[in-house]
Amino acid sequence: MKTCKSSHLDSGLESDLQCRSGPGCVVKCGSERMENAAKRRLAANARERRRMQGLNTAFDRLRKVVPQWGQDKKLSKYETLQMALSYIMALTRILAEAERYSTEREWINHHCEHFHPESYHEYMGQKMATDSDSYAQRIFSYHSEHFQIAN
DNA sequence: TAGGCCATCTGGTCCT
DNA sequence: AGGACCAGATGGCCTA
Repeated sequence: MKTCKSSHLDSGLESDLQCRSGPGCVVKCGSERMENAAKRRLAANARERRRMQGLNTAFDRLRKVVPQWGQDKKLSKYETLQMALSYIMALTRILAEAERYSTEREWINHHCEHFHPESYHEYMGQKMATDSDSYAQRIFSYHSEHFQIAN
């Protein structure tokens, strides 16, 4: 694990050593203050750790609902965000397309099964293996090696 | 071994 | 004052 760097805890605190109890307690109160500062710093570290863990949990949940195209390797955070962006845009496009179909049922039969979270892996297993006539490839344009940085 | 990715620590800033 | 959020620094792990 990481080494604990404590030099910061010593800096900037000396000017705070005087207290209302008089000069006699400079050392005592000074060390108390430093102790409190150290405690606050540790508490802040713990909060930050929890915050980042929450963020990572959110990334994991996002990974679960975003296509991985049969990649065995876990998507990085950056890749996950890019994939989510492409996925949302693809779904938006599909919804827009739906308006051009005469009946909802016809449209659903034609499209929806391919993008159901539970079915896309199976779908990709069947379709990507043959690498021909891929509906998803037409609709969904994400390729991990071809990111575009959105500005 | 270099480069990518990540976790953690830290200090600064903003908000309540 | 204290918490949330952020970005920079640092070091560990993994892979090509």
